[in-house]
Amino acid sequence: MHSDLVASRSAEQKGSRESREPSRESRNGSSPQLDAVSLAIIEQLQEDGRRPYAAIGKAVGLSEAAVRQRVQKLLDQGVMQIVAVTDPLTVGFRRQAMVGVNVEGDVEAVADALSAMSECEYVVMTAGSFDLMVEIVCEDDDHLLDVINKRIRAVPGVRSTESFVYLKLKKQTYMWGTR
Amino acid sequence: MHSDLVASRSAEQKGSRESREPSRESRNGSSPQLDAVSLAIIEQLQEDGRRPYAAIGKAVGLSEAAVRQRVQKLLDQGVMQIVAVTDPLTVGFRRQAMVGVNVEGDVEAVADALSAMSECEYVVMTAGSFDLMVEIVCEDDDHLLDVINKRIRAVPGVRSTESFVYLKLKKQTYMWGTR
DNA sequence: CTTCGATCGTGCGGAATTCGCAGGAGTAGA
DNA sequence: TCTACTCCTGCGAATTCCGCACGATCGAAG
Repeated sequence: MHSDLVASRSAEQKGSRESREPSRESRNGSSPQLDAVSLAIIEQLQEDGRRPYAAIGKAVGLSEAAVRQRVQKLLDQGVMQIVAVTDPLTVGFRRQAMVGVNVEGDVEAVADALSAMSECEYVVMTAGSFDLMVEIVCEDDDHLLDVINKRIRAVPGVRSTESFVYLKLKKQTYMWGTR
Repeated sequence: MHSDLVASRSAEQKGSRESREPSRESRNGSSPQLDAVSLAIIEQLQEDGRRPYAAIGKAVGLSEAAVRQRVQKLLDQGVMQIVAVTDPLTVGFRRQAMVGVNVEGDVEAVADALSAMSECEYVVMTAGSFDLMVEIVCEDDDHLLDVINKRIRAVPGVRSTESFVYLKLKKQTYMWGTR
């Protein structure tokens, strides 16, 4: 996973002549630290995952090589991935659903078991009337039925499920930080 | 919908002789009917969004130029986007939630209204005990509270909402087709 | 049957990008 | 001060991207 913090590297390398505010980048108190420059790089790549390193460098004030090294590290650490995303409905997967799951016992163990299923593309532990929310992608109704009723409910600890079959995907964005 | 942000990147500035705008017909509802080769290309880019066209060409049995033209078309049509995706928690957004929404009246109108909000990164119409499922990304608790109680419930047609605050993201995949 | 017109693939240079590596500068600890 | 690290920069060389011209295929119209 990406939880390795790697000894807080965010010391804000002051380049040569530019004086960027060193006091700005630590707004989040959580463990994995990203400085403002890495955030800006991610932002660029959220707009276009294939944007050249030199263009990113101009936007964030870094050389091409520096951007390339930072991107590589972000990928290696698992902080981000650069991938093609699609609307599954246009790619041949005709049934999608969000499934709310109630668990007795170890929630995380159930989450791990569900994560191991290839049809589950999104697994998150939640607070509220569900313990887990799972998004599943299937090829057709039979497949969907099989996954929900046979596979998910067969996982030890799953008490009950409630399904929300997707009718239409209205929005899908990956541009947090761009606001 | 989501296609407009990506398509605008390089479509306009090339048009050498016949700059016609096919992006208009990319309204969803019409399946662009992807063949096996385009599917294979998408699959390659789901593994690595920056993979060179030549390498993809070798994998799918096409020339570099053909791959490039197909990828450009897929982007223009909004079938796929090539972007960086992250776990928002590591990028400074500390509160995420899935919100189930019940609607009276025009569900799609409500969906459009919610899609216009930048905090809503994922909006889908569903069958089941919710009419809409909305994933929202916020910076902190105050922001989350504001979005749910003030903004979402203020949308005309929203009858009720139920929130599921994210505790931990366990899985996030973009590799349908790779199985 | 022939001819447009549109779509799709290939090949090819030139420009742009990526890649690897050798420094230099700042920082922390012994 | 010296060493060990980290991070950035600069610079060739290899690779990749990009525009463009041309050929093949297919369906519809003449």
